[in-house]
Amino acid sequence: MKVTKEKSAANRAALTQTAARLFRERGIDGVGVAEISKAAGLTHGALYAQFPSKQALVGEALAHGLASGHAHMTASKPHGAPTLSDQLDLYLALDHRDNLAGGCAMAASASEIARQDEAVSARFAEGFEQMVGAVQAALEATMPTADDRARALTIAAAMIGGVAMARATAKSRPDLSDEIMAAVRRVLGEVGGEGGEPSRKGASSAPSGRPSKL
Amino acid sequence: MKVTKEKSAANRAALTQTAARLFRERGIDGVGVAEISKAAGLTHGALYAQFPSKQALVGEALAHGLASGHAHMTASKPHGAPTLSDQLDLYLALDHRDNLAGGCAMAASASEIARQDEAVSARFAEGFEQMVGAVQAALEATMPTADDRARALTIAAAMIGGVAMARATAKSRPDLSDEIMAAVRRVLGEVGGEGGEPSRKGASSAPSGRPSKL
DNA sequence: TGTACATCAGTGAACGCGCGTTCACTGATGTAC
DNA sequence: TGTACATCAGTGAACGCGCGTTCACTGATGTAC
Repeated sequence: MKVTKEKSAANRAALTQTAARLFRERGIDGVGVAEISKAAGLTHGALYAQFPSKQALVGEALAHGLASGHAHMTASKPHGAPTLSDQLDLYLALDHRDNLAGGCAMAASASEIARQDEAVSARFAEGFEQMVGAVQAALEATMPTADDRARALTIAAAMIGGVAMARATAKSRPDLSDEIMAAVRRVLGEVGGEGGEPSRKGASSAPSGRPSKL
Repeated sequence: MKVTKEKSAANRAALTQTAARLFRERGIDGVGVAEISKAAGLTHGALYAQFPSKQALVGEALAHGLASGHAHMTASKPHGAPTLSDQLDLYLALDHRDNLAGGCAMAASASEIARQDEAVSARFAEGFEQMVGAVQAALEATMPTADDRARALTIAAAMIGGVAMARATAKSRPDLSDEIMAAVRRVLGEVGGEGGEPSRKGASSAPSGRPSKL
């Protein structure tokens, strides 16, 4: 039974969004096309009318997940771009760690992407560049150096790695998991120049020559 | 047909090592018990004589992979503990990025561990603590501050995240992948106090008040 | 605007295949005498 | 040390199940007249 173009587009969107959520929640290999279709209110045949293969759906779902993640991040500050502190507070929040289904697709799928095809890798790279760009913009706005790009790449990798590590340890070592979140939040803030003006509650017992390192 | 205790132990070790390699290479959900058994020169029945379930094998394989990774790291400097520079050079090497099967199990499986059971999480947490301990020891040896533990946690998360990001982007954006590896290597060295005495080719155009930030 | 019909999104049965796990059986090992 | 036998690591067939994908079919949509 044919369906309106609008309905068809809505079905496609439902498949993409449902897939994005389920992939984050249970992994790409951990969810089948039947379950995705059913959760989107369709049969698996309909999925193959919209996408040539599961792999194609993976690519679309990842792109959707990354775009919405970016939107969520930049929309946090309605007026003006978010500062690095805003970004770190949002990303390295316990809410984010505990929300696998609704969180960042890069943190949820980091190690699985290396095993997907080139198209999926390209989607991932786009999303990562977007995140790095946002971090770099924040760095340039408050504490520019010649190294902003390299620092932004490192901060982004550490944010994603931090959330992934905190999630991996959460089931057995909630204390360690919390500690990872807090440490990464604070140290990355310092790498990005945080603590210079506003609070400066830094552990200033540095026996080294330099004053507030790290 | 029964088999000597030695042979049985060797078979168990072969299963564990083969599983560790295959899990890193293709993911935990991406390899089945039949393939693991066959690659170890046994049938799947033998696997169930050694392990009660695939999940139990996952735990053992992870523990083995993490232990051997740690050994590889610390053995790099036969005399004396490796410095942070040694660790970063080894971990953030292109060889490591391109060697999924032989590399660090945490980078290879980061996002998959969150979906395994508590026993696997505990194994992972042990491995992560070991890595953090090694980084912290290096920090304390060369540039101690009150924050060594937090810095070590962040550096470890960034190392793992950096390799995972570089791998995820490698298929579509080799340039970006290389850039991530180089940036994370350099910036983490600076976070750890590198560049203070030896080379100091730092980008020193910092308009901020502090001298050599990050 | 009203009618005839081609299109094609969606259905649901079926495909071969590999999954994790169970189980009756084998036969060399290692123990008890 | 030599013999009898219980143990149990490993074999291979079989279990039900879910996987990704194909395909003949349906029937409302949307187009052509």
